[in-house]
Amino acid sequence: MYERKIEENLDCGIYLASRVFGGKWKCCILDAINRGIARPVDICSYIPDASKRVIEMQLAELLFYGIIEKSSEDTYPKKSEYSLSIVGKSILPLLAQMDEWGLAHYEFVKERQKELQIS
Amino acid sequence: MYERKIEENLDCGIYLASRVFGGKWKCCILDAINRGIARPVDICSYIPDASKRVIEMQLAELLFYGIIEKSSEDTYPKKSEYSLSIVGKSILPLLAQMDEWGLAHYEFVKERQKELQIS
DNA sequence: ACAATAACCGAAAAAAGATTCGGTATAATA
DNA sequence: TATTATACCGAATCTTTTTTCGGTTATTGT
Repeated sequence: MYERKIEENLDCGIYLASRVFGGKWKCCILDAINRGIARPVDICSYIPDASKRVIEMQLAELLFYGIIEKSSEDTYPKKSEYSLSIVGKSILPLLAQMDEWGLAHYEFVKERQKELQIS
Repeated sequence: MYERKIEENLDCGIYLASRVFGGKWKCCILDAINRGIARPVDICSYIPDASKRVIEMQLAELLFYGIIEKSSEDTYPKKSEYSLSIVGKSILPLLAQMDEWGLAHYEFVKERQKELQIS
């Protein structure tokens, strides 16, 4: 986990929420786990754009915050499986709403993005 | 606006959403504007933790994406006023839900945060 | 014995994002 | 005339986050 130099203000609910599941790939990871993709290898192939390392790190963070749970710690060849905790499941409606918003405004945003390319 | 070196994949709704309103202070700015705090100076005093510059930059981005609208462009002394566009307003329920989640799990998260301090 | 696999870790480097600082413009006011 | 106020911009710097790369460990299959 990173060592912060500037203190955070977690008193704002939105800020706190984005601390917990606002990483670049955390939502995707939660989505994967929710779909039953439980093992790190499989999550990596499910999200090929994310580096293996960042998935490991964000899994560790989500575990730390109690958003996900881990089973079968020390068997070899390691076959860790992750699942959503109760708190983790409480995030799902939010993710769904975010995804819905994003898809609904896909064209709208892409349009602007394109303008950026031209200019 | 920053020039990205690595291309983004906006096909995921969640990813796209967080691109549009996922900056460190964007949600706070939207909240301020929603409360009728329309002028940059006032937004700055409303969010004293954020630097003036970042508020300017994020206002510009929100404007670029059509999330907010601007009035009275070129009068002096400048008195710009920002307001939420229709698309901007469509984000509000999401922000509310995020804030609600954050506040509901405040203790839960703070507990872990504290552990981090000790160790 | 040896390669393959899976999970995970540390450290350096790169990229993204935020902050600081100093600038511009212009009208109103002292 | 000089100062103040407001919005905004550019560039350097700093912080945070992500990526890259090369480990370790221990079991399973060859």
